[in-house]
Amino acid sequence: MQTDQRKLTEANLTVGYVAKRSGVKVSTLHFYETKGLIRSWRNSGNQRRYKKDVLRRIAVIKAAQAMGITLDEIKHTLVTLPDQRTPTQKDWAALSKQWQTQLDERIAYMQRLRDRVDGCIGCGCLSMSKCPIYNKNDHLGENQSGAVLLDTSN
Amino acid sequence: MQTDQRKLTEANLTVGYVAKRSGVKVSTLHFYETKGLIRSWRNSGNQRRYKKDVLRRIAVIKAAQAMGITLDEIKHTLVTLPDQRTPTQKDWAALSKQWQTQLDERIAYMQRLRDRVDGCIGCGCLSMSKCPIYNKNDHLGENQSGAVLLDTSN
DNA sequence: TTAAAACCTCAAGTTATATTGAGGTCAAAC
DNA sequence: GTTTGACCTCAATATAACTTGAGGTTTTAA
Repeated sequence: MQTDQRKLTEANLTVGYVAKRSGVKVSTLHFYETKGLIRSWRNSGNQRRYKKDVLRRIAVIKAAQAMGITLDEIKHTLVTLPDQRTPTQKDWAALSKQWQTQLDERIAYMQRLRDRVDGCIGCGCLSMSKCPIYNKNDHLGENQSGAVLLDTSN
Repeated sequence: MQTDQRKLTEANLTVGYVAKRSGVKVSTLHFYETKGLIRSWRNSGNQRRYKKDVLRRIAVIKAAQAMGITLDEIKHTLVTLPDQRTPTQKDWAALSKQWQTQLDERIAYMQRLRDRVDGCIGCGCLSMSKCPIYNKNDHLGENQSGAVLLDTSN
């Protein structure tokens, strides 16, 4: 029965089909594979074949990217998925939990930005050391240079 | 008096000084100049000199980048600043207004993501056509391919 | 006055995230 | 059975946003 179950649940999807269903290009699937984000096996003629769950994997990758998570980070999270069996709903939920925090931080930062940007850009306070815009604690923006006070009085 | 005022307010900042005060590298200042984001004039020895307001300009560029705005978009917004006179506080405020909307949208999208990502990734709904993750109306993520329903039932 | 520090230009390199193309093979339909 | 579409690999190109380096000039300070 385990065998029958597998026959039913693990389709042999071609790369073209996966591309069409997921909305990403074939070349992107190749690319993701070289990056270790998805997997396939080959048929007798060396063509890629995929399990059905690759579709969800791709959807998750896209969702994570939309959250601003890099492919490298996504990869690190995806490897926490079970290797031997097809991931369950619980597995996926655990994944999303890992990203939830990042997303919360990102939103909080955006809100700080929004709350301050108006006054901040408009007023004279736009300083590298004091302005909340520069005092973020997440990965958005790469200003980790020793903050310097801008004297923007003019 | 107008002349005196200008003498006082328009310093002749060197590129090294601007770099140090703004926290960006000299090469970045060169780069921004080629991109039309900042301006300078040259002294007799062909070295760049800047007006003081370049510091605020750079701070604004950095803030906008942190909001996820590209240099191209930033440039388009910056050209709305007055060309002949040094921008006033009002000018800067008008700028930030333009970005406020984008930022609001971005936050809203992030929140939709946060509200749904848990259930969405965990459950079976993660579909390209129905999932709120894919039905965003801002520039985050580039999935404008004709959305396709993913059958992720497994 | 001379040596070091700061500056100049221009080309090439870097990282992330893909996309495109060339040249060739495999599979499905008529 | 042959043609057409799908697939293969590998190298090159694309874009954004910078950075690095080489080779040469200007400014500053002792």
